[in-house]
Amino acid sequence: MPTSHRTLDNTFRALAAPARRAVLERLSRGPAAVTELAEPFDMALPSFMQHLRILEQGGLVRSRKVGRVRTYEIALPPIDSASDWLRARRDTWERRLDQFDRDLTQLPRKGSDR
Amino acid sequence: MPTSHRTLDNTFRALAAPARRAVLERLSRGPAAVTELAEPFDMALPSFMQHLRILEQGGLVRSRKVGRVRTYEIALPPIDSASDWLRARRDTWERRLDQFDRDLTQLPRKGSDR
DNA sequence: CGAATACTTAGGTATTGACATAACTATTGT
DNA sequence: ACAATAGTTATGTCAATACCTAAGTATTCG
Repeated sequence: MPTSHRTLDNTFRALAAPARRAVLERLSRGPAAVTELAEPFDMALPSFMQHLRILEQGGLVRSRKVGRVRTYEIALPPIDSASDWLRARRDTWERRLDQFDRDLTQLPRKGSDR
Repeated sequence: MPTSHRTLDNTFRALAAPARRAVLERLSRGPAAVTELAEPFDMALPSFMQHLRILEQGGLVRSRKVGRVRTYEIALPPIDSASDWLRARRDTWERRLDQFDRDLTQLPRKGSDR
């Protein structure tokens, strides 16, 4: 129970920033080195590399260093678990939602929110 | 471009914590009130409610207050965008990945990592 | 009405996240 | 050998998160 969550945590967390998703989109068009990946971002290199580290911790990318160049690639498995998880919930929810709507419309509906 | 990212940020971020995913799993079995949702967690109520707020910001749940009871339900749209995004990348990546493997096996492979 | 219930708000601490600058190591080009 | 290149490590700042306790507010029950 904890291990499975730990991975999902890191994966979802890695996805929760525009810069990191942008990196993934860039990498989906092919592998690239650090400097190349960093180029579109107005950010110091060390800061940018932190994003790469988070992506790597989330298992979304892998990297190899050859000479002085580290090349990043995409990794699929965590994507699968992440979207499997979403899909699983989604299926149940869909069925439940209209039931809930029915429940609610049977209440006094005092019109109070926030 | 920013709006779409903003939503995905909040959605993915909301998913990046075991407690919050647990709440979603609980809610996928039907709507529930705050106290009921909080019960399994060893956490002060105000702390727990912060998680609910984050889930709500991520658009993953909605709530209505009737009398003194606030009932939470699940919302689907963000789930869809989140898993659509994942699926879109996944498809491209899958195609790209084996290409990358081929590229790499053609390099000197200095066996350095980390 | 007074007590219990179901949240809410306020305020505080500690950890983590997102950046930055400065300085360093390892490789490669000349 | 020396300069340039490609990352990396070490720190530091500031804001946001994740918790907590204490003290409300609004509803409902007896």
